[in-house]
Amino acid sequence: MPELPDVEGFRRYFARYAEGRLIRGVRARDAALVRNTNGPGLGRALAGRRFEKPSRRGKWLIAPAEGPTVLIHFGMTGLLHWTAAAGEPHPYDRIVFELDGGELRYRDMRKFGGVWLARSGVPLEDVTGPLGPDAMTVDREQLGELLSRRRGGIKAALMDQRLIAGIGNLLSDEVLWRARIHPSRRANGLSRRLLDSLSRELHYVIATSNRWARIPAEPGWLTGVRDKRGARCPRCGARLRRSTVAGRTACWCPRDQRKPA
DNA sequence: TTGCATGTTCCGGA
DNA sequence: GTCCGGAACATGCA
Repeated sequence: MPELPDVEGFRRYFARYAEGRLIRGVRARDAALVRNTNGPGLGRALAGRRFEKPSRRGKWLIAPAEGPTVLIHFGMTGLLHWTAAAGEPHPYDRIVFELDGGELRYRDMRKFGGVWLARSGVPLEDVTGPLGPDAMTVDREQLGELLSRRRGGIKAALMDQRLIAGIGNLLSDEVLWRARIHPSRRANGLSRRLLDSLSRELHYVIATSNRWARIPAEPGWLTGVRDKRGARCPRCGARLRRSTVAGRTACWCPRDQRKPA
């Protein structure tokens, strides 16, 4: 699930249930998902503090706690679950934040994500690695500037977190489909018109998806049909094409998204 | 049983 | 340095 809109949803969820609450302790049910310290270390760093207002950068959820900061990356299958009653955790609840009034649980079936700790004064980029500007705030001019430095494919460029943060496989395909750009076109070869379109569709898709806390699998969206057998373009009805681009399964419309020779 | 899955990282080769 | 493909990570599902 987790691309920018999903993490934006987790940010709101965190703010709703965890912001302002006192942290009593942390249970690392799977210690391996505490990535840069250990369970007890995370607990010691946080106990007695309160979670503050969370933010997001790309696919990272950033939760400061009066000095230290918790950073969560959701990998492929991560999510947050709040419970006011202390019941038996779900088998995939890997890390449990015991808060005043309930528990916030980090759940992750495939365990590609995890929780990191940035101690007071440590730059967050030490944890996240270099990240480009957040995709939600990149304007047309900045987008053109970033892409102009890339000779490789447009899909690979959009998904490179060091260039632009927050875009993954589904989001890149959805945006490129709307902008009618073939996923393996050169990033720095787009016309002004296509760049305008790409920027416009990027912001439309992100703004709309953020409200859903996911890319809507609704009529008129590529994401709604991309994984069906024999899927057709919601716009023109052509049979959609699937193939590996930039290491991921890309989906595009061969009629609307032509690749120049 | 096999292939595939919305993420990142590392490695080798062009 | 750049870019790409492939493998690895862990687990479930069609």
